[in-house]
Amino acid sequence: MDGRQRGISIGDLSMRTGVNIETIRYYEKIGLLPAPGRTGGRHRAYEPAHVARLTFVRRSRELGFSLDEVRSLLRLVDGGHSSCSDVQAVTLEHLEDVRRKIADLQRLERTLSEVASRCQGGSVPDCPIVEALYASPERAALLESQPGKAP
Amino acid sequence: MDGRQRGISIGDLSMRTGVNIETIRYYEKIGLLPAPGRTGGRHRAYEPAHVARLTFVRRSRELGFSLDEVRSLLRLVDGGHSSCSDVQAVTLEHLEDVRRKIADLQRLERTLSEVASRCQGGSVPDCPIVEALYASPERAALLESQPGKAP
DNA sequence: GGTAGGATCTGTAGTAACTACAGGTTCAAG
DNA sequence: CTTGAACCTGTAGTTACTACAGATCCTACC
Repeated sequence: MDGRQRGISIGDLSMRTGVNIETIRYYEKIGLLPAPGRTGGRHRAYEPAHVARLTFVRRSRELGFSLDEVRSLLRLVDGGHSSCSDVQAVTLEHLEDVRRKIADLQRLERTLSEVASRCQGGSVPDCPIVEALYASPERAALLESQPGKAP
Repeated sequence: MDGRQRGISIGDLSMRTGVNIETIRYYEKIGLLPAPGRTGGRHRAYEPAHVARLTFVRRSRELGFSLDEVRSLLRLVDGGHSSCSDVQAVTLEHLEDVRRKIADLQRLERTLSEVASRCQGGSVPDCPIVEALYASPERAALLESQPGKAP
C-alpha cells in the first residue's frame, strides 16, 4: 500500500455528492459517514466508497427520511443478507408518515383559504381573520374541516 | 386599585388556553406574551387580556404560522386601524407556503410508493430500494415525477 | 399555628439537522 | 518562495419548544 495516497478532498466529495462541506463533517461527527484517512497535513482523504455512501445518505434525506431512519437503512444495508423486506418496511412506514403529513396540510389549507376568503373588501372595520384567530378553541373547532392537530 | 389582586395563575392560564406552562414562560421570554404582574411571592398573575392574546397565539400556531409570522400578526392587530388587508396578505402568503409543501410531499409520496412497490418478493438478492438510494443524483432524477427539492 | 405536598420560581441544557463563523494550518500554482 | 484558496477544529446560532435541578411559595388539612 502507498502510505501517502492522495484520495478525494472534502471539497471534491462535496461537489460530487451535492452535500455541503460543513454537513459532511457533521455527518462524520455523528457517525453517519465513516471517518476517512488523512493526508500528511491532516486533511481528509476520501475514497470512492465514501462517495457512494454519502450519495445514499443524500438521496434518503431528499426522500424525507430522518437521520435516524437513514441510520437504520444503513445498518440494514451493511448487515447484507435478506434485509430487503426490512428496508421495505422502513420505507412503507415513512410513506405512511408522508401521507399523514399531506392529510394534515390539506386540512390546514382548507381552513386557511376559508378564513382568508372571508376578508374580501379592503376596508372592513374588524377583520374576520383576526376574529377567527381570537376564537376560543371550542369555537375555532367549528372552522376545521376535520378534528385533528396540525403538525 | 387593589395592590394585591390575585389574578390568574400560570397553571390556570395553561388550562384555559391549552398552552403548556413551560411554553407560556418561553413566550414571555421571547416577548410574544407581555409579562404579567406578580403576587407577593413573585408568582405570575395574569389578566383576561392575556387569555385572549395567548389564545390568538395558539390558534395561529395551530394554523401553521411561524412565531415570526405570529409576531407580525400581533403587531398588525396591535396597530389597529386599516390592517385588515395586511393580515390577509400574511395569511395568503402562508397559504402559498402550505400549498408548496403539499405539492412537495405529494411528489415525495409518488416517488416513495413507486420505489417501495418494486420490492414485491421477500427474497430478492439485491434490494431495488437500496439500489434507488445508491443511485447518483442524475440517475435518481429519473425516478422523480417533477424536478424540485423535497423539504 | 404548623406542616405536607403541590404549584411555581429561575436558569440551564437538550432536541433535529444543520449553518456560520473565528482563528489557525496546509496545499498548489506561479 | 509566496500568496491565496482550501482545509482544519471548535463553538455558537437557528426553530420552537421540552425537561430537568434546586429553590421558594401557597394552600388545605389537622
